[in-house]
Amino acid sequence: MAQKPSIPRGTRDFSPIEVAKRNYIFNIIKSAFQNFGFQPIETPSFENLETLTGKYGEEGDKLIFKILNSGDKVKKADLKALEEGNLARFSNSLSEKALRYDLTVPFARYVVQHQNDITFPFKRYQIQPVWRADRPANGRFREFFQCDADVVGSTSLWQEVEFVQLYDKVFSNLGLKGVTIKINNRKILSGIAEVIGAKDKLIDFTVALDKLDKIGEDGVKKEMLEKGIAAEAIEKVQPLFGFSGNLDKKLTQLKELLANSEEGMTGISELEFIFDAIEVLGIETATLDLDITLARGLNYYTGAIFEVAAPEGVNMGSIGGGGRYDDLTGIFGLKDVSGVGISFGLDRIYLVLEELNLFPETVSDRVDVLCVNFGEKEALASLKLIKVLREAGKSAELFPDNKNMKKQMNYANKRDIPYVIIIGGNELKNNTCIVKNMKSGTQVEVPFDEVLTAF
RNA sequence: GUGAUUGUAGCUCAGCUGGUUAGAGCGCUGGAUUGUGGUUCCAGAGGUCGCCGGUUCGAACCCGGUCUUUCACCCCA
Repeated sequence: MAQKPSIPRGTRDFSPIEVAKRNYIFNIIKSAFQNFGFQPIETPSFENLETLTGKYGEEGDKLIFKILNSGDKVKKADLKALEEGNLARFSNSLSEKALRYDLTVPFARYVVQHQNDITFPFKRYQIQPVWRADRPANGRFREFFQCDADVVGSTSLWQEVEFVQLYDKVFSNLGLKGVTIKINNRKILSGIAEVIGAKDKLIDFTVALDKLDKIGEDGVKKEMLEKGIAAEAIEKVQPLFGFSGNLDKKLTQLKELLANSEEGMTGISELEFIFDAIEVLGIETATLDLDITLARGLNYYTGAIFEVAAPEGVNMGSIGGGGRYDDLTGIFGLKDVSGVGISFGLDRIYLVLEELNLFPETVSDRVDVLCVNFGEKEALASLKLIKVLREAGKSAELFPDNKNMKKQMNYANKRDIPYVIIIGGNELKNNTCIVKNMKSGTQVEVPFDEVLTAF
């Protein structure tokens, strides 16, 4: 009994044209990475489970795809944990491996494991799929590609500056205008929490603040209260809600608020450094913006935080993110190695380019030339011609079967092949071929060895 | 993970308060046209109505479960 085939939810097949378009994006990102001096690495699809757990917060851990133990290892199942209702421990006892959740943690593991072979600072890029056991939605998949560039082994802020340039470069090369590179700094968020006396509530505080544009000022205040942040403390951050104006104005306001926080002031000066440098260096198509509510990845970011928003009017979550993390390799035993990096969300960038119709027409899965097949002698002559065309850099193919011409023309038409070459008995006799332009419908007969002049 | 939502031909969708044989457009196949596609005309194929169960004389339609789609939370690329 044939069962209806399907693929798991949140995964996709890619057709030839889709692959061509994805490769177009990959190539632009990859060449920008190389242009900026990054070197590629690759890591396994799956890691030891313990390498991944505990790195993404409690919520993140739930979204890790675990690989079920097989063979004798199933005997390790902790049935007692199941009886006791400890599902997390039970499921961990069934699994020792898991699909990678992002590229940053495997990279940290890589750095620690290969520290003696690496010359620091190490600039690496990595373009590979990652998996998340999330509920799929628009622009959210359970298997998707990340394109990461990171530097480890230097605390220099010039790198943050370069990453802003890198973002701008890639989106400019993609022809995607109007993206906003949002930047914030963990130290500023931390400083604010300190100033209002809610340092122990940093995460709750920032998560609530992050929702400002979604649930509004009142919503944020309400959530902060619910999380146990004192009303007086919330009163102190009132200036944040009226946060507006140009960059200088924002920074001035921030400086006032954070005057008594050393950490906060450090964060501000880091931001100023980046903004000043970018102002001198210039930026092509993106907009760099300070977004004080930006609070992603707080589990490990320690300095700069980046997020890239699609152009206004496009309904899509962030299409890139990143930041500075001072302690990531510390988890794997290598102290005092600072890292900073950014990521591009390939699949979401694809959806944005598609929606805005920004894929160039040259991106296609087309073959340049099709030779019609009229029989053995004609096919052999066609293949000689095809050899010449291929050597000249044109993709060409012979229709494999001697079917009637209508079928072969129809095939060329459906495949959107721009040129058809016809070599039948007459042409064979005259040592010529007919080159037909499928778009205009016109055709010319040229001598066999002058075929290239017909294009 | 919580709350909604979607599913009918390859695709986009009709299908009345539950009533006989489930329709259309596009696409597909063949022909008009055995050396010329994209236009036109003619003919044809193709459906366990997502899946499992229940109610009913009778279910695409009502009920339950499940999978899938989309949306809002949560989180994120």
